[in-house]
Amino acid sequence: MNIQLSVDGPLDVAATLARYRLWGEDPANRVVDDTFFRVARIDGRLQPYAVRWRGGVDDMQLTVRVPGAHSAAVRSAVTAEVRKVFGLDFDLPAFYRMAKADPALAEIVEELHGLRPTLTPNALEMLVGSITAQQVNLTFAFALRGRLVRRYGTAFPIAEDTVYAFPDAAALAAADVTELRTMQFSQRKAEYIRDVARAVLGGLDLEVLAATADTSVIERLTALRGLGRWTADWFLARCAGRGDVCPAGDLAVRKAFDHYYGRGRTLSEAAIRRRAARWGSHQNLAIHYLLADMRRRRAAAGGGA
DNA sequence: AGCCAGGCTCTCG
DNA sequence: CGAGAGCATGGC
Repeated sequence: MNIQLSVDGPLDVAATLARYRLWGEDPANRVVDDTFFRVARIDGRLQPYAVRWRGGVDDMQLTVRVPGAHSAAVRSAVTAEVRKVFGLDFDLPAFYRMAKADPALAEIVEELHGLRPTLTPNALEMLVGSITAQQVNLTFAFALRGRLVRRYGTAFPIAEDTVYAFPDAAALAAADVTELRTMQFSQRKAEYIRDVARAVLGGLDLEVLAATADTSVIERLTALRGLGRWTADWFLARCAGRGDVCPAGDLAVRKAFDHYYGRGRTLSEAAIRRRAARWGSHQNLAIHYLLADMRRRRAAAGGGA
């Protein structure tokens, strides 16, 4: 089965998908040459798919190949995944109109035209990824997560390569903390991951939770051991796709606000939230652009990751 | 060698 | 409550 998707507004595929390789390999989200590979989990069944693209940034067409599938249910599930992965539901034209009035963003959106945030279609995958990324540098976090995916996920061969279905809650709930430690997870992180998976097995429906009010999501997630406000904010931003979210506690976000809006001073978390609130429903996008531009500037300056 | 990395929990005033 | 220590490990 093939699915054609046209994009509403600009899309720079290379810039958007760069997140999947900036800090290392993501075995669950493979970008090989001009194709993106992933495995959807639909009613417990695993369905691999491949996405290719053609056209310019302002006229992009996506083609999704779903081998062996015919049903309308699979079509709609895979379509929903691809829309998240490529950030197709963000209103870039509206964001750009607003950004023109912002001293820092006005220039940034010119440079990064077509960049979209990638949303994680799988809520458990998002939370586990956040836990691995707590406090440590992202290169190490990617290595950790990659080991976990290869160990507990399900492998699917693709052209000269492999894509993994992210492990389900049962696999992670049964994971041996000792084994996770040999992959260099800390004792705490190993427990957090196992316990979140157990909570899901115990009836916590993360997909349902992701559709509830922000305050409810934050309250429910931070009630779980190992998940704090930072994790809840990024879950809202990069999984639920909320526009009006600001992960103000994030180290990179704080640096970005200090750089673009601090005038030589360090902004408090509350000050960052107030500043971001001016962007209303475009906060998620604005922050995504600030972070991407910080990386771009650092790369241009000749620095490392 | 030592400090930092896109935090979180726990304890103690 | 708000501040501060402890956590574990790789990279520079």
